[in-house]
Amino acid sequence: MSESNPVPYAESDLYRLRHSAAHVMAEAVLALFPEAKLAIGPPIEEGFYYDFDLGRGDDGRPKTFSPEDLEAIEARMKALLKHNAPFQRSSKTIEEARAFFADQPYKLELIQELAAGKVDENGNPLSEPVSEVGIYQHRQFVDLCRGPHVAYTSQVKANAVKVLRSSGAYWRGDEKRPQLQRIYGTAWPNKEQLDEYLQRLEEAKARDHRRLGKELGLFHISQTVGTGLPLWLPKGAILRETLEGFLRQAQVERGYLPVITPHIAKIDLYITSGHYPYYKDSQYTPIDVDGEKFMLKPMNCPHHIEIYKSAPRSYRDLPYRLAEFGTVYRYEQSGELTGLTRVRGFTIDDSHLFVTPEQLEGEFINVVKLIQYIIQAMGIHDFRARLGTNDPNSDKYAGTPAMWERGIRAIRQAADKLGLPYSVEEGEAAFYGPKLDFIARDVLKREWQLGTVQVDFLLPERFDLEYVGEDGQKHRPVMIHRAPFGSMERFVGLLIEHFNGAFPLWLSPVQAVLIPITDRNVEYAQKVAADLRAAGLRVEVDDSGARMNAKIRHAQLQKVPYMLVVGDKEADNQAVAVRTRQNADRGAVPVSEFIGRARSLIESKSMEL
RNA sequence: GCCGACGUAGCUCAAUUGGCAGAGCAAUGCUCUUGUAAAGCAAAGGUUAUGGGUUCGAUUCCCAUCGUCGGCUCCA
Repeated sequence: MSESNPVPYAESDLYRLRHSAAHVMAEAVLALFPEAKLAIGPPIEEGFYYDFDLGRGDDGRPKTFSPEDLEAIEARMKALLKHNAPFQRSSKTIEEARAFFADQPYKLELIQELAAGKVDENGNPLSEPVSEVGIYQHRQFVDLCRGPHVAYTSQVKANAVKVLRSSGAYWRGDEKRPQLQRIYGTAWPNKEQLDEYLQRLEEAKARDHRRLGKELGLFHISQTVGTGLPLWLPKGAILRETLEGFLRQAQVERGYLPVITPHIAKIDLYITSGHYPYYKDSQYTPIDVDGEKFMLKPMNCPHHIEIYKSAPRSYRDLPYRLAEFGTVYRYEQSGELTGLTRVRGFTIDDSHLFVTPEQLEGEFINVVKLIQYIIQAMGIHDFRARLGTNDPNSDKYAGTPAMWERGIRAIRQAADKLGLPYSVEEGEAAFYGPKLDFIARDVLKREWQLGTVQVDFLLPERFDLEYVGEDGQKHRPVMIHRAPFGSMERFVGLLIEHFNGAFPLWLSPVQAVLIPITDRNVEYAQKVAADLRAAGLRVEVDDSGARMNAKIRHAQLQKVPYMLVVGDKEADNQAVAVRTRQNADRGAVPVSEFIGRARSLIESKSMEL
C-alpha cells in the first residue's frame, strides 16, 4: 500500500535530485568515454538511468560498459560531486539546438520530435509542437532537458548515490532500433536513506518466490523437462489445488459450468479464430501427423466456442458461462522467462461467457466483482486496474472501429458503476477486444498482469455464433473472456511473495506439525495426527531423530502455522501444546478444542492463527 | 531474441599468478530421550552445466551450445 502523497513524484524534490544525479552521471561517463553519444536519462521510481551509445569496437560489435567501467563511473561521479556547480537553465530555438547538438544524433532525433509535437525528452506524448527547447548546464555538461533540477550539484550527496548496473536497452524501446547501453543508478537525500533502500533490496531478495519456492518445496524447474515448464511439488500442488477449489466454489455459486478440453488441436481452429497470426511467433512448432498439423493450444477460447456451437442456443441459455482451468503453451523468448511469473506452459483459470448485448454490462460487472472478491480474499491491496485499448495506428488489432468503441464504452460504464479507478493505456488490448486488467507487483516492483476481463465482439463474428432470441430471430452473442487469477503459475508466484511464504491457515500446504518430545511420544503424535486429518486438517508428524528444539526451528523455517508439541503430559490429557509460527506459546489445549479453532479459521479464510 | 554477469555436492559457498576439488547445512547410520528457534560422533556425497580446443597438466585460459540472473523487447 502506498501512502497518499500530496506532491506527485514528478514534482517532488526527490525527482529533481535524481534527475540531477543522472546529469552528473552522464558528465562522468563523458569524462571517461568522450566518444559516447547521449540518449535520454530520466528519473525512475527508485532512482534514475541514462542511456548511451558507445559506438562499435574493433570487432564491429557495440561497445559495452564492463563492471570495472561502472566502478570507475561511480568513483568519477562522486569526485565530481565534491566540486559544487550550479545547474543553469536556458532555452534555445529549434535551429540553435540542432546546431548545438549536431554531433549528438539521438538528441537531434528528440529535437525533431519536439518540433513535430510528437514526444517529449522522456518519450512521453506531446500535445503540441514546441518552438523552443529547454537546456540545462552544469560545468561543461549541457543537456537537452526540460528539468527541473536542483539548484546546485552539492545538493546531490556523494555518499547517497550509487551506480547499480548496466544493461542493453533499445533506443525508443524498439527492438529494430540500435541497442544502447543503459546505466541504472539511484540517489537519495542522504546516506541513511540510501542504505535503507539497499537493505530493502536485500530483504526483497529473501522473499523472492523463486527462492521461497525452493526453500519451502513448492515447485521445481528441471532443465531436463524443459525451461519455463515448472513442476509442482506436493506442497505447491496442495496450495494450487486449494486456490482452484476456492475459485471453483465461487464459480458454482455464480452459475458457471465446468468444461474440459484437450491440450492440442488442429491448426485450422486457430486460423479460423484469427489467433494463429498473433501467436505463431510464440508457438511450439506444430506437430505434423499424417499430413495434418496440430498445435499445442496457446489459448482456450476457440475450444469453448466449439462447445457453444455444439448445439443450437436460445436466449434462455444465456448467459452461458463455460469455465476451465485450461493449460496453454506459448514459446516465450528465452530471455523473458522468470520463475513462475513467466513460463511456457501455464494454466489459465479461464472462462468464456456468451451473453446477449443487453446482458453485457451486468455480466461484466459481475465478473469484476468476482475478481475483486478473489483478490480481497487474499488480502492483496497493492494492485491497480488498467483499461487496455487498441492502438488505431497499429495493425495488431482486428475488428471494426464500432466494435472497439462499443467494447470500450461497456468497460468504462461498468467500471464507473463500480467506482473502480483505472488507467487507460493504448495498445494494451487483446487483438480481439479491449480489456480491464488487474495488475500487481512482485518484490522487485516489476508489474505483472493478474486478473483480466475482456469484451469480444469479434470472435462471435469469426465463428458465426448465434442464438435464437425471444423474437424467434437469430442474433449474435457477445463474448466475455475472463481469468480472475490470470494464471495459476503467476498468481501463486505473486502470492508466495505477498505472504512471504507464510500463507494463511487455509492455504498452508502443511497446517500443523506434530512434534513429539521423545521417541515414546511418537505413537501419541501419530494418533493425534490421524484425528486431525480426519477433521480435514493437513498435518505432518516430525518423527526425525532431531531434538525438539531443532524440530521447532525446522517447522518455523518452513513457516508452518502451528507446531503442536506433545510429551507425556499432553498424552495423559488428550492435549497438544500449541505454538504458532509467530513464536506464541499458547500452552496445552485439548485436541478437540484445537480442531474446532483451526476449522473455524479455515472456514472463514482468516489471516489469523 | 538482444546486451551484460554468472554456472563447483540436494542447498549456501570456498579453492594464490593453470598444479591431487574443500566447508557448513540437509540427507544416511550410531549414541543421547530431550519441554518451545540448531545435541554429539561416524561414514557418505563431484566426469567442476555440456561439447570441443590450448597445455606436461584446466574448476581456472579460448570457442561453441544449454541454462540461470539483471535489464531491453514481449506477455497470463
